Amino acid sequence: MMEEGCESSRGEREIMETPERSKNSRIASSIAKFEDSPVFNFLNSLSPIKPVKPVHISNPLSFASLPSVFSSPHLASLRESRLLRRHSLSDPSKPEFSSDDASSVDPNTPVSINLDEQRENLDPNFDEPSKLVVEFANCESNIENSSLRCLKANTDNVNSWDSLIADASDLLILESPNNKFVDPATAFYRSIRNAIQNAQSLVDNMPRQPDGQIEKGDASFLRRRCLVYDQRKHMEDGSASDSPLLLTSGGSASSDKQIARTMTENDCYRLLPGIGLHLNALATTPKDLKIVNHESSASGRLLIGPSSSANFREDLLRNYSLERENDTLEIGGLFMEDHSRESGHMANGEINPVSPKKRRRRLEQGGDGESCKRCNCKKSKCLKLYCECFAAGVYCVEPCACIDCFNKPIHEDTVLATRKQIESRNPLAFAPKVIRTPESLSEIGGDDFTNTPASSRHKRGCNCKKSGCLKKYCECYQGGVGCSINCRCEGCKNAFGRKDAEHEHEEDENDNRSLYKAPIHDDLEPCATPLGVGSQQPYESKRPPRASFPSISSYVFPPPPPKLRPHCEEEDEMPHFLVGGGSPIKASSPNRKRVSLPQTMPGLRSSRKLILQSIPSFPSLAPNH
DNA sequence: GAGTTTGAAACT
DNA sequence: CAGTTTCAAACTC
Repeated sequence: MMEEGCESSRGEREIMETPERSKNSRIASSIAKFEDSPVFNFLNSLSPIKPVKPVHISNPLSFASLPSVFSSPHLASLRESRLLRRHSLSDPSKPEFSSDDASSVDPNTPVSINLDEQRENLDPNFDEPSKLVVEFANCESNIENSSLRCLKANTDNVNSWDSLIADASDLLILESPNNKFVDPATAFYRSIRNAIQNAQSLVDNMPRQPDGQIEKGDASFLRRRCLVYDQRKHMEDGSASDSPLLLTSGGSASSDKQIARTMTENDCYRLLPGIGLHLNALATTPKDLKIVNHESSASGRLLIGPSSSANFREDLLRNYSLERENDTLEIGGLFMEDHSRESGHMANGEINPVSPKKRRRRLEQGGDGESCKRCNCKKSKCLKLYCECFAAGVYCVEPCACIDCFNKPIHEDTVLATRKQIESRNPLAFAPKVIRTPESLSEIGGDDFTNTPASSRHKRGCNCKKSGCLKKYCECYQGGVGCSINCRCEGCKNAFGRKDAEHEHEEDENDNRSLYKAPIHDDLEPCATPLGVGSQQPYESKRPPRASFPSISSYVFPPPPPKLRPHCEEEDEMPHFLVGGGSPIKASSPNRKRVSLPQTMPGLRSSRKLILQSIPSFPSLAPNH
C-alpha cells in the first residue's frame, strides 16, 4: 500500500509540484507553526505523552505514521479496542492510517498520497490549512487561560490536560468516523481542530462561579471527558433528538425522546460527548444526579451496545461509562472517566481479577466503595441476570471478581446476543427494577436534592418468604421502596412500606399511633405503610421513603437502578447546568445503593392526595409498541 | 474467610 | 404457569 504510494506515477508527482505544491508547502509550514505553538509546547510540557518529531520527508503530506506522532501508553489499549471496531468499518480497499497500520509501517517510510483521489474526501475546511492554524491560534489563548484558571483552581486536575492531550492524540488516530478515507494531513488538521474545539467547548461550558472560577469538580470534566470521538458528530447531526437513549425496551418512545431531548437541553452530551449512559440509571432522584468526585472507587463501565450501529442511541450505549479508583464523574447514570491513568484493563477486555475477598473488603470499607457493586459471578459467565453488571447493562470491569467472564467488550457480540435473547423472554428484563416517577421528581425542590422522596415501586414486586422484606435479599427493601400489592412476600415487614399496610393504615387513621403518616404512602399506595413507632427503621434519622405511582402518560424516565448507593446525598454538588431548573434528568449510578433515605417534604400531603389518588396503582412498563 | 441463607433468575 | 434448580448476593459465624 505504502509502496504503491511511493511508486505513484510521475504524473501524480507532477500534480504535487503544481498548485498543490504551494498548498502543500503551506500545509507543511502550518504544521511547523502548529508544532511550535505555545499551546503545543504547553501541552507537551504537561503530558507524559511524548511527541515524536515527525520525520521530515519530501512530501509534506506524507505522514507516514500519524498515530505515532503521539504516544500515549495508557490509552493504547483503548485505542486498540476502538480501532478494531473502526477498522471493521473502513473500506479495506483504501489506505488507512490507523494505529493498526502504523504499527506495521515504518514511520520513516515516506508516503505519498494521490491528492486527486482524495481531494473529494477532503474537508473543505481544510482547503486552507492555514485557517486552522489561525483558528488554533485564536482559541489557544482562551483555552490556555481558561485551563490555567482551571488548573489553578484545582491543582489536582493537572491531569485534565493530560487526558485532553491524550484525547487529542486519540483523535489523531481515530479521525474519519464516516468511513471515508481521509488523507493524513486532513485527518491531522481535523483532529487537532476537533481537539481544540472540544477543549474549548469544555472550558467554555464549564459551570462557573460568579467570579469566573470553574466550579468545584468541574475541572475534572476535562479529565473525564468522553473518550469516544464521534459522539459529537451525532449530536451535531441532530440525531440525538430523535434517537431513544434507552437500551432497555421498557420505556416508551416518547419517554426516550424526552430523555434525549432533555439531555440535549442540558448540554450534557455537548459538554461531555461520549458519556456513558447507564441504562438503569436514567431516571432516579435528582439528588442522584450529581457529579461525584469519589475518594474511592465507583465502577467504570463500558456500556453494552451494538458496535455496528450508526445511530446515536446505540453509539451512546456503546460508550464508555467510566470509573476510576479516585476519580469518577458520575452524573447519575452518566459516567465519565479518565482512563488515561488506568492500565487499560477495559479496553482489551482483560480484567485483572480481584479476589472476592479483596473486593468484599473494599466494599466493606464503607465510603463509596460500598456503593460500587461489582459482580462476583463464577458460573454464569456474567451473561445472565444473576450478574449485576450484566443486568445493569454494563460490562464488567476491573474490580469485578468474576470468573470466565464474557461480559466484556471483546465479547460484545455474545453479550448483545444474550441480551437479546433474554429480552425476548422478558422485554423488561433489563429495565430498572425500581420505578421512580416524575411525581417524585417534581416534588423535589429545585435545589434541595436532599429531600428526594423515594417515590418508587419495585416493578415486579418481591417474593420474599423468610427475610420479612427486612434484608437486602428483598429487592424492594434493597431498592429502598416499600412492598406493594405486586409483591408476593410473606410476613412483609418492609421498613419502607409493608405490603399489607393498607389495613394498618386505616387503623392508624383511627388511633393515630403511627409515627409517620407518610401521606403519599397512605394515598398512593394502599398497600404500603409508613413506619410505625417501633417498627424497624433502616435509617433511623430519615423518614421512610414515600411512594407514588407513576401515571403511564407522565412516565418520563426509566426507574432508578435497583441498587442505590448510600453516599449520594452528601456528595459533590450538582453542577447547575445539570440541575437545569428541575430538569427531569435524574439519574444515579446503577451500582449505587441508596441507604440514606430522603427526607419527606412537608406540606405536600394534602395536595398529593388529590393529585395522586386517581393514578393507577402501578404502571405498566410494557413498551408502547 | 468460610459457610449458610435467601430469593431472583433460569430452567423444565 | 407452577415447580425445581441454579446462581450469586447477602448474611452469619
